[in-house]
Amino acid sequence: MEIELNEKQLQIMKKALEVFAEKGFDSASVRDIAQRAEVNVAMISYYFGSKEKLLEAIFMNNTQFMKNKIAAIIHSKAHGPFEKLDLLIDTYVSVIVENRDFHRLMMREQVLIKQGPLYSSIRDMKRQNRNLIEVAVKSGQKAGIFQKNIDISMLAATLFGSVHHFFSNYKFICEENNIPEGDDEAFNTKVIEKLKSHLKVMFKAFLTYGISNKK
Amino acid sequence: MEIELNEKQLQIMKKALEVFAEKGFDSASVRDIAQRAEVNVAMISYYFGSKEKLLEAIFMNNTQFMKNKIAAIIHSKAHGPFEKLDLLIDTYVSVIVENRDFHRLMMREQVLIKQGPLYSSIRDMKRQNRNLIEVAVKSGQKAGIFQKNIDISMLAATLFGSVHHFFSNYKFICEENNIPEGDDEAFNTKVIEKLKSHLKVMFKAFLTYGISNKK
DNA sequence: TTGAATTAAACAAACGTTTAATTAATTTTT
DNA sequence: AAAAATTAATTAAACGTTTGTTTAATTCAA
Repeated sequence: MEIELNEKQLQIMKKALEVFAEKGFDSASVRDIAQRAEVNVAMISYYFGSKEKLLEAIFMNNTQFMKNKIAAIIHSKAHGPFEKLDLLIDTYVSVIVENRDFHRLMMREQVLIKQGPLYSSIRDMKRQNRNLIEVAVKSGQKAGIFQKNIDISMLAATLFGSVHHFFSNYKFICEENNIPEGDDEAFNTKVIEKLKSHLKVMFKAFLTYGISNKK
Repeated sequence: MEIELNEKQLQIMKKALEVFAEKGFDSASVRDIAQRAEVNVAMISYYFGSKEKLLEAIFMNNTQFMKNKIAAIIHSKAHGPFEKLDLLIDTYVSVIVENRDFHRLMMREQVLIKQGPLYSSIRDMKRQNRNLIEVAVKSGQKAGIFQKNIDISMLAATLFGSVHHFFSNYKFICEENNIPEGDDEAFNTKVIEKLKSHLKVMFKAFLTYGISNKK
């Protein structure tokens, strides 16, 4: 299933991702992509077959990349349930931040993707993420420090939904926090870091709700 | 600012919203919309000026509707902070459920809307929602039952993000919960109701975190 | 010399919008 | 109240672009 990609193909995919994230798949024209990637329009059909298949290639590439990143957490030897949870939140948020363009594209287009390899790929990634949460929660429940009645789906919705919210509302949040748009560093330190600690605290509060606090 | 709309215009807007939500603004063609609304294509330009302005009309109509719904909460006489919070969550979720198509459309297109009346309209709605949370939280803090250090932006992200997650992942969630797609009743009772109570419990756990529990 | 890479041009299809003609409804005038 | 005049609603067709893709010729590399 591994497909080798030459430099030109990667260049097209990189620029295409930018344009797709910026304008959305449908509004992004192949001529625009070709121009930014500094290749002839015909090269897109030549290498990928079609605009649609170019999108598929980008999806396959990035979902695989993100899956690998997340999978690394599973095999890391985080000690207690709290550490597991913190690591999960930190990693997940960071992965999204590092792949902001792709994340935006995926979130935008996933509603319209109802079948095919793209759907399967996204679904697998979601399952993996969900399982990761489950592992962390169950380890805490076994240790007797997390409460028993936890709906993993709901917890996942809160985690992924909260993170996604900050990117789909990027401009609005920049306005509210007096951050100049495009200043990624300020956004990361002022917003993303706050988000991480918020999620950690909230999850702890929720998961230990009703359990005798031994702080 | 109130614009009177005749029956034909409302018919076009209704069907257009369906198509926009289904295919996205760019992929939805005016011919498709016209066909579903059973009018001639030219009627769209005739009544609204352009496809873009049709979108604007739909946005203005629905944001106003949703704003009014939410505003009603402010003036309701919910008693304690917990009741305020519960009412807020119930109402917000219900409003989204009842305007599913528009919510989907707005979430999808808002990333690309960076200025103009649409942006202002969406921003105002978000501000209003945010303020509503703030009122509920502050009333709890004054009563001494909520902890002091609460970041309203983060709480808003969690509420709106979680809710939105269930609609942008509609198909995935139906699969996981063995709900046939399109069975709105099953989705509402099995998923939406669970979401509501999950949010209520989680918010309570988080907001009272560290406060002596007098349950 | 063979095959891959690259190009400009052409392609048909679909797009949003406009036009000009016709029908329906409303208002004004007789 | 009937007729005439005016405005609004509706239509099919055409408009000019833009779209993704293909073709056929050419350049480049092995």
